[in-house]
Amino acid sequence: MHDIRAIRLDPDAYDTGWAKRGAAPAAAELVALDEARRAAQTALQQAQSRRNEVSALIGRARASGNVEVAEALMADVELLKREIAEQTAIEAELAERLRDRLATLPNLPAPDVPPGDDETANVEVRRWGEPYADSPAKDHVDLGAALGMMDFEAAARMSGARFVVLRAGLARLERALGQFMLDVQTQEHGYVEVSPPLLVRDEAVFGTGQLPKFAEDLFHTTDGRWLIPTAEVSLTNTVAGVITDEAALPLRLTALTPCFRSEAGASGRDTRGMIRQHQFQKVELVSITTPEQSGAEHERMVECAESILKRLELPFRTVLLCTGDMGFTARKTYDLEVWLPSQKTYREISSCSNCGDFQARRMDARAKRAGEKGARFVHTLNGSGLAVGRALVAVMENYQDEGGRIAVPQALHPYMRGLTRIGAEEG
RNA sequence: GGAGAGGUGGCUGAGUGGUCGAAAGCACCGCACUCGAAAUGCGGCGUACUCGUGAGGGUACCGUGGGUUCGAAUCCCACCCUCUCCGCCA
Repeated sequence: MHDIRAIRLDPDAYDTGWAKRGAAPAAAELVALDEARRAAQTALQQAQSRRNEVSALIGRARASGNVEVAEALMADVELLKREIAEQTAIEAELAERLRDRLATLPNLPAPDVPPGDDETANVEVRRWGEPYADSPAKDHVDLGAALGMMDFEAAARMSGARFVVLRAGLARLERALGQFMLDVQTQEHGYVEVSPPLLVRDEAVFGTGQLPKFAEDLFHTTDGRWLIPTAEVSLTNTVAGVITDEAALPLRLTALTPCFRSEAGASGRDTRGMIRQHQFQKVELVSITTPEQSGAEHERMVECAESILKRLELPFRTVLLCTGDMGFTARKTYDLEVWLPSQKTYREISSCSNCGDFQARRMDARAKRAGEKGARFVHTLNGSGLAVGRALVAVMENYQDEGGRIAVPQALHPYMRGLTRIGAEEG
């Protein structure tokens, strides 16, 4: 959500920013709406002011027993009442239109985001690890089926497409990955572990920007709540409506949760395997910072995510998304892409975004220095640290041997109760 | 799920139709007293929007949204949340 006063001050900057993301100019329309709204508000307030004056007079006339004067004044107010009703309606209508319009406009890209229309214009900023050129490259679906531990058919029977049943070693490996990631982020990177709600209200999902535009990507419950598509929603909303003490910032929060996505727009894409599921586990990282801190925090967050891939010894590259490839709420985004031997390509496994004050404005999350006046909107950042489902795919494919068994990465050994190779002789 | 109580400023807490943006206390800031501090005294001290070059003015906000009324923190309705008791339950 953007500040209408900032748009009023420099409409061109906003139109230029939106253009970079392929969005149509909107500033002129917004400014006109706002002008009309303010005019209506002023008219309304003047009418209210007059009504308040007359009402006070009525009170005084009554008190002094002057009934006739009071009656006459009450008649006068009738006209004002009508005017107030009219102006209230006009003002409310304009305010709602302005709000609705503002709510659907994407964040502006940061100045250092490369221009471009789609992922082909993204910029690789670094690469880590070397893909083995001649290693076996069965994909995780074949590997999992051969192991008897990954069952898409059973999942389809009970839940439909885009679900999976994991068993035995793979189920344990998934759990190990989640625990490992959470431990690293909490014990080494200072994130506070959070166990948040998975079902949230409209306002929460509006706050992080999935509503109103992307409702069809979410699951909606019969009692009107939403299943979180990412713990970003729950974690970021912990500061919704709150004024935090600036001294407490940055706030670093993490959670391992299931995520639920309807994948409405993705029919036909990644239909095979675990890459794109309706339900998956993810360790999410969220930082709440001052405006001054967010840039450095963003870089730090990317490194926190990268460290997981390094510890798992999975080859990856870090990509700076171009203006056209960023999500709705982001002003700058890095993606981490992990090497998948079966596809001979890098696939997204983490996305780290600095949202500036875009989400904070939507959810009214502010901070101020103790004892000082004036609260400012905080900056919010979120990133995957990492997507567990995709990490499982990456481990399986990168750690497979000719026999279709999966070596357990060294970093996960403490979490596997002695199991170092999946598909050997364990059960 | 049933029954009841309640949601007021940073906190505690008064206020049941008019001059209440809201008493009082605490906290905080300034001034006075003091060598300094404490105590004491005096004054100040919410947020948002809006009008105005400015000084300053106006409007709204007492959980949220509606309604009644010339006028609502106060009356009515719905919803949200908290607490207590009962029931159910991992």
